Amino acid sequence: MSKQLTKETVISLLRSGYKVNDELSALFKTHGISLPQFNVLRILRGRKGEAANLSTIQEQMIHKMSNTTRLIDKLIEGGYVNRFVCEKNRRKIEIFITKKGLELLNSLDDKLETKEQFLMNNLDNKEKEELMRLLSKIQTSIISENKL
Amino acid sequence: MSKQLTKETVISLLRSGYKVNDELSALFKTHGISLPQFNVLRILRGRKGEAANLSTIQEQMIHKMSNTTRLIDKLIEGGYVNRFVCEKNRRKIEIFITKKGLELLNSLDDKLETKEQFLMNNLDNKEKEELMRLLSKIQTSIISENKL
DNA sequence: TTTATATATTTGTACCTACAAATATTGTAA
DNA sequence: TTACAATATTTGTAGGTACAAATATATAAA
Repeated sequence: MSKQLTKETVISLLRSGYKVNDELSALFKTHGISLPQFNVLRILRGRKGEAANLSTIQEQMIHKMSNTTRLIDKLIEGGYVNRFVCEKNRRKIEIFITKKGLELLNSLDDKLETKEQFLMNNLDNKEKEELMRLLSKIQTSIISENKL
Repeated sequence: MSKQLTKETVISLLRSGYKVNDELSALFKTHGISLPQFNVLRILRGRKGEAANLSTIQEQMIHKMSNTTRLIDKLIEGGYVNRFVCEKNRRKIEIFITKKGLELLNSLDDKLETKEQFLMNNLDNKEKEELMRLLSKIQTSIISENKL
């Protein structure tokens, strides 16, 4: 039976996930934001000027969360994004990234890349591809949207 | 260059980690405890009657956390563990799992196993081993202690 | 038009967690 | 012994997150 192997694999995955999460969180923290906040900023930058409403942002987040309103409140406080009521559908809220938000992302790009290389340092390209293939089997339903 | 591949691999790992974490958390929540609390109970069960002090527990946790005291306070409130001052070294606190704690674990064993099988359903044994091998390359320094 | 239903976001609440400072105890050097 | 450093845990505080209920707006049915 492979029960034990299954257990060990689940634990490995948890450990590695926490480790990556913690390493990235620590990096973002030095710039005053959290990983989910960074994730939202990256989603907004990816839209190149187009607005995004809350539910769209939520769908694209790496870790979907139940309280995007307050997460974005913090980004507004920091001056990284603006919020407007959508005129076509006044239930919706449109979020835009500000110049300051873009500058924050720019200042993080290199550091993030360095951290990513560090985390994946022991894997060659073939191994990365194999890892992604195996993880996608777990993540079946979710397509990697490459927003971080 | 493999920067893009590296980025995508990091994101896959985060997504999968969150997914596994959320699935297990949801299971434990139906029994009134959190994943880290379950993890502590499992560590204690593994010691078969021997006490564990806080720092030992912390070292063995899947996700090391900064506030084990209050996590264990909750377990005491629930009657799942007991706390005693260590007589040999009165700085230390000894934690024991109670009968109620053991019963809770017993009632969760099968459900956890089912959930683990579900999460790893698309991987055969060879793939699980390969996944663990790749993850261990990321986790280099950390030895899987199989406590969950 | 009125009523009901669906959609989109916000708010109240309670818990979890990180971090640093505080406390308590032990070990060690003068 | 006294003073100082090291160890182990606890506490204060502030911020993050989940969940459900509340609010606001739009759509559809009667």
